[in-house]
Amino acid sequence: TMYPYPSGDIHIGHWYIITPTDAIARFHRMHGENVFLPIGFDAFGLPAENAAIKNNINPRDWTMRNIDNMRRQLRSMGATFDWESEVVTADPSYYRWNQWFFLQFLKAGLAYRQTSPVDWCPNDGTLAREQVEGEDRHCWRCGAKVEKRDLAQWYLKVTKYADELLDFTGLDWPDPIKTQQTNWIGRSEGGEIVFETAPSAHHPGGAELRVFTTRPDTLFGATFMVLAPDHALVAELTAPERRADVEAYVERTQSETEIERLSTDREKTGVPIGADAINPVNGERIPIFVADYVLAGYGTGAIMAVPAHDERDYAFAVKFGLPIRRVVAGPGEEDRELDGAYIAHSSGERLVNSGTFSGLPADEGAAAIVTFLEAQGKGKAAVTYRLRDWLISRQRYWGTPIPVIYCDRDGIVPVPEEDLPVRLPDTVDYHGSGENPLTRDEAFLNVECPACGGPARRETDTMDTFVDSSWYWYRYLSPEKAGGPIDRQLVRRWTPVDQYTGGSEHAVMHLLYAREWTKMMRDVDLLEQDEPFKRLFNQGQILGLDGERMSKSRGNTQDPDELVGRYGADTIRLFLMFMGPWDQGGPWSPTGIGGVHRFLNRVWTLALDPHGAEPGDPESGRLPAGEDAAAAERTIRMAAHRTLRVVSEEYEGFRFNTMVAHLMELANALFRYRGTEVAGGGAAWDEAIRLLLLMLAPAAPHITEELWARGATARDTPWSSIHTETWPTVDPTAIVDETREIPVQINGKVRDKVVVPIGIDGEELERI
RNA sequence: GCCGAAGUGGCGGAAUUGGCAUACGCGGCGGACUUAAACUCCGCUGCCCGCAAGGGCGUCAGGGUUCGAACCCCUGCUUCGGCACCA
Repeated sequence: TMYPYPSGDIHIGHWYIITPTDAIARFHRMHGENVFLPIGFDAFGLPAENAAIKNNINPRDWTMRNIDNMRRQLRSMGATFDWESEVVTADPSYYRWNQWFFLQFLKAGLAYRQTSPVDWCPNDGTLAREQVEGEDRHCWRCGAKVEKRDLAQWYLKVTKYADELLDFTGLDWPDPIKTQQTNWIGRSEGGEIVFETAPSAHHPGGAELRVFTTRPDTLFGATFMVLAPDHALVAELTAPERRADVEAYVERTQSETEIERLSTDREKTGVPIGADAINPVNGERIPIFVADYVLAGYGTGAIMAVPAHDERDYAFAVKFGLPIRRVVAGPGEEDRELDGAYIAHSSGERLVNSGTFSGLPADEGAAAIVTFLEAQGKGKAAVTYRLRDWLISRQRYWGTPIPVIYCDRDGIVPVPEEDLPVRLPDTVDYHGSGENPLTRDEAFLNVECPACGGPARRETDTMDTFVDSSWYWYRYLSPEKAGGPIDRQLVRRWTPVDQYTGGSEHAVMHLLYAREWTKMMRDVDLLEQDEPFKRLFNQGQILGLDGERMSKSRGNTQDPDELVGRYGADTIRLFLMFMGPWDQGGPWSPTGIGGVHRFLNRVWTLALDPHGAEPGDPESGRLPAGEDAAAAERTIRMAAHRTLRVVSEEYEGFRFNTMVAHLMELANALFRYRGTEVAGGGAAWDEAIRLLLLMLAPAAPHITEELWARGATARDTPWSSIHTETWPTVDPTAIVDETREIPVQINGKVRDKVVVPIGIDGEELERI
């Protein structure tokens, strides 16, 4: 299961995630499998720093104290974690390998430093693209508005894996996650087309302007061109008389926050730069604009605008009075007036107004135009992705220091491997602000250049904490290993992870980074596998009563310690599994805990007091009417073995809510025979109790162990743990009935029911 | 706007290669036990008509396919999650 962030207190949501995971592990152990169920702590990150600033302590002390408390709480729930394999990412014995990996990636050209406009949160500094959320572009952590800043930052070259990441072959992952990742990677096929600038008074012309389009078939409909405000050629191409306007526009778009840009309701803005481009397919001159609806970071940062067939271009053309020329039309539509961009793709569309290409079906036309351009050296088929390289620099203290040194003479110098780890200083002085204290820690900053021995300065940025979580499951296998990050032998044997569980909120963050990191490790020859997690299950999330995510700051958390004190861990475990499908989650409500608690009490009664009678039930202690002892035993055996069959499948398929329901049904069925001659000592009864306890053991480990032990004592047999028992097998002879009730439907409505012998053929059944 | 998931009693939810709708639990009602209460146990509990037997309606809405639809198809509505001018 995904390791937790040590926020200090475990709330009921953690239990919701972890309890079924433990039940799964126990279930598989009972099948004789060698199960590894590790846990660790995602111990770097911002909350520790905020708490440290507030209380004037070291983030390490805050974090380690929290981890201690969480260890205690996790143990109280009876989860069978392998504590000897625990990983704490803030420990130098872990994060030194983040640094080591970074150096390997640097050598392999998978890590690089670049200055470019980056997403910047006023509280958290730089963010990866995945960490900017929502229409208003806020920080995933603190919710503050994210701005753009030009900064030199470290990146991992994950775009290299774009196509490979789209391939989920062999992965048993939920479709929504695969869809989200696929959309995030955003592969678009189309063409790159080279326009040239036209000669003019201020410019000789001939400069190449590349555009990317998914619709090469609409090339004849391009009536203007748009550059992103920060496109490299804007300054060069702008006519002198347009310069003031263009510069003012560019400046405005850069100073405006995204919020302000969006507040104008996406009304298109832009200005002409006083230059033209030449359409390579027909030599037509079209005017060039700058407009902020074209993004510098996608494609080539420039587009050919085809207002007849693109909504945004249409809006822009209408606003600026630019020509709109239809070049694709369905049958009989050629002359119809356009009242908006025509995009719908019906069959039978053909190119019109497209020179020699007119008359071709649209898809053939696109291919023909690309082929034509290719022959002229004016274009080619091209693929573009939305995925960006992973920006890992963070202006934070509480993270892994990036192991490079800046020297005036030698430039960027990697820290030699033998000098790792670059340790975080133990004493930290925030001066009461959120600014990275490493930037003014002279002892940390000043260092000898490893190349020339002269004075140099350390990098003060630390790594995104998602780096920590991108390989921790490999480290679980050898957390103490000193000579390298992983034990390849063990990694080969135990990974990829057979079953991973965690929330879907990590769809395009952790779950994508982990795949990318695995592929990078493979490419620097550290792994022989392509994917980290074979099977993934997304549990839902428990929300507060207010429907919001549970968090201390919202004050809507439910403390599990109190519930455990009142009902015991098993009741809470079972209740969380019984609430509903595990992938669904939902608002927390303790309503119904009593029902689960009663169920466990009934199991207790069945196991320890089978001969007792119910004063409240006049039928208590008597066999059901018309049933003799032999029939009763058959009924009991059938109930137990049928339950076993379905419960086994439900554990396997993570359908814990119905699993608990079926165990309740069995307990109810047995209760009807309590106090009768077949209860307590009868072979069928004793077997049923045994099966009930075994089936319940993975979910409610404490009470079943106790009842198992008492049973052994009562029979005067030596004690052994229920948790070392083997999962029972279904007796096929126990579950076959001699008759079966069949509903009789007339016109689909049930009109009668008949009891027929099992095994008759269809003809006989129809006759009856 | 685009992508994805989902709409079933008073509530959480069962039922999927299309075949007894509402399993299991909560809540509610009635009863047993008790001097009494709590605990526990037993029974009833979708809506409407009917004394009853029984009948009609019913899985977001409206159509369709089928002997038969919660389930498949079409149209629409609502809720939740993700994305956000991606050319």
